[in-house]
Amino acid sequence: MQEATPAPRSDGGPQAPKAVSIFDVAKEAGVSHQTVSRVVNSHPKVKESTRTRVLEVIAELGYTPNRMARALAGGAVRSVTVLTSDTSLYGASATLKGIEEAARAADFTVGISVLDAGSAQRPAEVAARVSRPGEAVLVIAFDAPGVRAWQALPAEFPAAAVVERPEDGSPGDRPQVWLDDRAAAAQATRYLLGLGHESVRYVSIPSSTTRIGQRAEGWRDALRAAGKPLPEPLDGGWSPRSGYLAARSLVADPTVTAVLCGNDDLALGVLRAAREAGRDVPGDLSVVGFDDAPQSAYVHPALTTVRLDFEGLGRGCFGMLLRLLEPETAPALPMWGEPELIVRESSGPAPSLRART
Amino acid sequence: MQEATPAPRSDGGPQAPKAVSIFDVAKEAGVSHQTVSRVVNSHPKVKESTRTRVLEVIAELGYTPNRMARALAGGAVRSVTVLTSDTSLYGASATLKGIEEAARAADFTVGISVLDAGSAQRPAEVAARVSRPGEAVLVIAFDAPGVRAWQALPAEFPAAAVVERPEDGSPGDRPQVWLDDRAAAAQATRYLLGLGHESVRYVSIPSSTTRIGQRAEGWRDALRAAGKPLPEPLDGGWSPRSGYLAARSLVADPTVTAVLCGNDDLALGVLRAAREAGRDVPGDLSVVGFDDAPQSAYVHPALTTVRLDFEGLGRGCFGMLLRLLEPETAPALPMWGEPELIVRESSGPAPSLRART
DNA sequence: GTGAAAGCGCTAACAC
DNA sequence: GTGTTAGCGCTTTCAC
Repeated sequence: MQEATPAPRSDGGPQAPKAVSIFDVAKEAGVSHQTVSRVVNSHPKVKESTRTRVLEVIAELGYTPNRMARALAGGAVRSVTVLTSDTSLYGASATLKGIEEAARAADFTVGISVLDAGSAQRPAEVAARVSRPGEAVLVIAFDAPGVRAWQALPAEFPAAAVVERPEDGSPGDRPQVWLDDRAAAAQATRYLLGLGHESVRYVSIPSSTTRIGQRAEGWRDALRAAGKPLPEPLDGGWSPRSGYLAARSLVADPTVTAVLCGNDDLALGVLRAAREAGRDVPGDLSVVGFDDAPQSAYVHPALTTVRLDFEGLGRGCFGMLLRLLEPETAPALPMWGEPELIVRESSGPAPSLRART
Repeated sequence: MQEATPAPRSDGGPQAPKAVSIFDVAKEAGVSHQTVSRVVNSHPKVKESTRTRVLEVIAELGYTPNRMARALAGGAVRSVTVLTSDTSLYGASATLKGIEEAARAADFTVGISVLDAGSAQRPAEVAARVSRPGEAVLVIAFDAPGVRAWQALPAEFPAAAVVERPEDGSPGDRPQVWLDDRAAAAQATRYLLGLGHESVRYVSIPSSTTRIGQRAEGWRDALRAAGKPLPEPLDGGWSPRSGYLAARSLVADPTVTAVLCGNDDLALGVLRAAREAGRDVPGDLSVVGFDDAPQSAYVHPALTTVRLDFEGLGRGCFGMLLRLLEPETAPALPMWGEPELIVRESSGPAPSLRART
């Protein structure tokens, strides 16, 4: 009775000591394995004394249900796989973090599968990335590969997604969460316009849809509302490097005094391009980012940016899935924060106004 | 024969269409389910014509082996779970990326479980994070929680780890991979000393062990070799913010002309503290980072730093595991890059030398 | 309330 | 080479 854990292997081989099964517990507790199953799954109809006894033995033996067997037998799986692109981008990684957090709290296992450009476009390819048919799936669909995977996901998978914006009823009525990027971009643009800038240019991240992205839309909304002409957005990619490359021509134009960027990495690239072109930020040129990555407050000049609650969004996304999976017992959906403009050092009054001062 | 995929559900319910099993394939191909199993697992003793026929039927029916059943029956699991701390740090996330890449290439499913300060210290807690006993585990042990989990991991799990440096035989003879942080830090320090700096200070990341970290050791090695006194390292945490806080007193001291940082985020914090203290970088003060995050080349001043091949390291770690799991068939271990000092704008000659020039 | 029987989809060991 | 028989550990029925 003291032999709580199996003795460590004394022979040389990589022999895994057999794990304790439901039968071991049953035998030890003097009940059937079925009763143990009931206790583990907290069925209502077990006598209190029996339940206590079984729980004791479980603790004593260190029993853990085998997830594979449970799944095979048709029980609840408590496992999600998340489909995402490049996890090294701040948005995706913070969202993943939120998902993992919520999932672990709900005792879910989380799997991860990284999407790349050409991958997972057809239903079968998407399905192949999930460990078993019918397992739950979460997709982080901030970019095109993500959106394609989301749309191609076969109907038998319970799923939810984080999207740039809800597609008009595309993938059935599946749960989706998103942040109001469009409004946030409009707000940032209005802020810049309010500073006296004649216009605001936009260096964009790739859109997740065929259309122009939501952040670009918001930027145009604000420009349009202010009666300004609508310049073409500049395609900036995702990285500081691509932002730098894209912005070189832009910053060479002295009439450009304010630039909104699709993310903070791009803004970093723009900042460097501006410096090399002899533009002073914010005296000469204002630069605003998007996302508020942890570094952004510490770069020079500290980035004015839009803070986005990616972690909260990830938690919310998992919450949606849980509500789908277990409508009875799922807790209330956690809320996530609204986008928020954080003004720091990289933005300021238009040069014309400054001159006048 | 045309019914390749099961017809989509026509009723309303969330009824998962029953997946095609090995028996469906067997029946269709006119063989036993066992033969199908052999084909799927590419056993040598199957007649070529049979194999072809079975493969055809598999494609036709869209059959995918059920991983759970396979695992339950004692077959190869082809699944790893990665134990890691904070995935929002560049080092961890890049390593994870490398692991996921290699794992997907080897047709492994990857699970992820995030460690935090107090978690996963005892074997049972660690085991509980893995879906089933005996499943493979990879741990990213750059920090204390990671190392603790690695040490507490029960023997029955085939495992490998990415570590700061190999512990002296601690967790059996389990495979480990690492980067030579110590040599790299020494190199960076020598570089700074070579620039004429009287001494070099170090702002440290938390060490994964009870001792001082490897990067700090390397820094001390170089200082000692140069016959310099050994100042205390400054505890900097992981984030730009904590680096900033820690560095404020340091940069206020005008005798300090060179600072090595435990990572690039800290360096960002140090840079800001320096700027606020009126120190010019690199004229007045040299700052060197560690990791070469994608942003580091674009911040101002661009960071001199040590490039570390985290992705390669992650791939290597998975390779070690694969070799453990499948000694016969595992491909050669992929190699990863050596640390490399990248000199950019944040470091330069000691002020004394500049004056003389 | 509890137990007994059946079977989830697969691979192992053994027959032939 | 290929088929047959046993389970893997669990949850489902269905009895009692």
